[in-house]
Amino acid sequence: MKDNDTKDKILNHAASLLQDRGYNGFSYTHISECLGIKNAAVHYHFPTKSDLGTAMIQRFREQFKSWVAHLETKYNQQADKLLDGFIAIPRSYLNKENLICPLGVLEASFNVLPSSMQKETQGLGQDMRDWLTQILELGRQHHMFHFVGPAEDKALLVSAALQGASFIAGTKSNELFETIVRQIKRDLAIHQDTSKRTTKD
Amino acid sequence: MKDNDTKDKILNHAASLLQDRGYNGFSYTHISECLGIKNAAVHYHFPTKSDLGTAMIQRFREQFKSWVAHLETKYNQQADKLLDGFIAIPRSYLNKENLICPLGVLEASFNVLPSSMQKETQGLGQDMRDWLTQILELGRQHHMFHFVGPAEDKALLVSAALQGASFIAGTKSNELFETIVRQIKRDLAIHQDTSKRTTKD
DNA sequence: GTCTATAACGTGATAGAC
DNA sequence: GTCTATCACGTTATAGAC
Repeated sequence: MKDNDTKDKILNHAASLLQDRGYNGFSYTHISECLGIKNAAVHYHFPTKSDLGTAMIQRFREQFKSWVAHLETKYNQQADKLLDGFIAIPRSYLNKENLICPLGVLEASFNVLPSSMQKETQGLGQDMRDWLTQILELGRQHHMFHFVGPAEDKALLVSAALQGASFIAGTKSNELFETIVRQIKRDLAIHQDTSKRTTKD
Repeated sequence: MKDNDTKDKILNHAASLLQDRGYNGFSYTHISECLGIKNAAVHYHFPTKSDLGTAMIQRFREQFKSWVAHLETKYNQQADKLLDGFIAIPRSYLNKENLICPLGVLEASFNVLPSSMQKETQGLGQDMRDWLTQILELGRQHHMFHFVGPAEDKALLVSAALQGASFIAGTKSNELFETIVRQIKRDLAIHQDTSKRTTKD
């Protein structure tokens, strides 16, 4: 078995555990039991939990970068498709195994993270909000989205809402995530009724 | 010393620890050391951590109820003031001791909570979103707020955004919380420019 | 109402064999 | 690369004295 196979498996299981239970909610033993090895074997690949945690976030950042590259190739300049691609990240976690977006989990226990993990968490958050800012600005310029204020502020709001949506969905029903997504899109729509609309689209 | 004095002190410190470090991030020893007593004394008041946790959330719910009653007396039917009162809850936590809103912390580790805490967490979330729904519907009827779609959906979005805002602020700067609040209010404002506005209000 | 003492367990981590 | 064995520590929790 190649080194990277086990190392990758460890990262995969650790990521699932993190997104399910939080950073303080899983241990090396949890991971090793999933893989049918002993916890000492996990320490061989990642000497400390901080090493493991930092590697996990770095991998999340790489995965995000790849996803962005993929989307930009496939949906060049199509702001609505790009936004859907952004929203697909937390949605796919929720639908696959009821996991919540890693960024949210990490931010939730930010104060108890080792500093190298704090740094990577800040970086991941910045990466995601920066890209969302670009999408929103693009959509506004192309008259696909309507909103007032700086695109940066709107991106901050939307990303905060998606994070919160993951959490709320986890406590009740994944349908609540979709409800919030629908509202985000309604708020971004160009043609807004001035009359009151209290029924669903 | 009356029973309730120590019991209240325990709940106060436990709440701060929870909002700072998450449910799995503090122990009975943390609490007892804050109070200058031994951890066994904490067990006298709350036999298990689940008992303590459940009592904490029940108290959050009572505090929220009181706050709502206070606001409704002071700002009867003034939707904008009531919304400010709602937003003041997470804001005051952030500004006082860099704490995050208890609901968000609890939702973030929902899967590892004892079931009695899960039930209370769901209740607290429902309480808050229900009241926000009322405020938004009232504001729309009084032509103070503009938004499309059901008030319930908009309330879900705003509460998710405020939760996320607390988290993001905790990783960077409390100013980000205010940025998100400004954007929420821009999006609710009646008179929206159709022209692009990229500068701050 | 708080204490000392301690049990029982899980966790992060290391040493050294295979 | 994984194992057994073990350590030091923190945690939840209990028994029983004061």
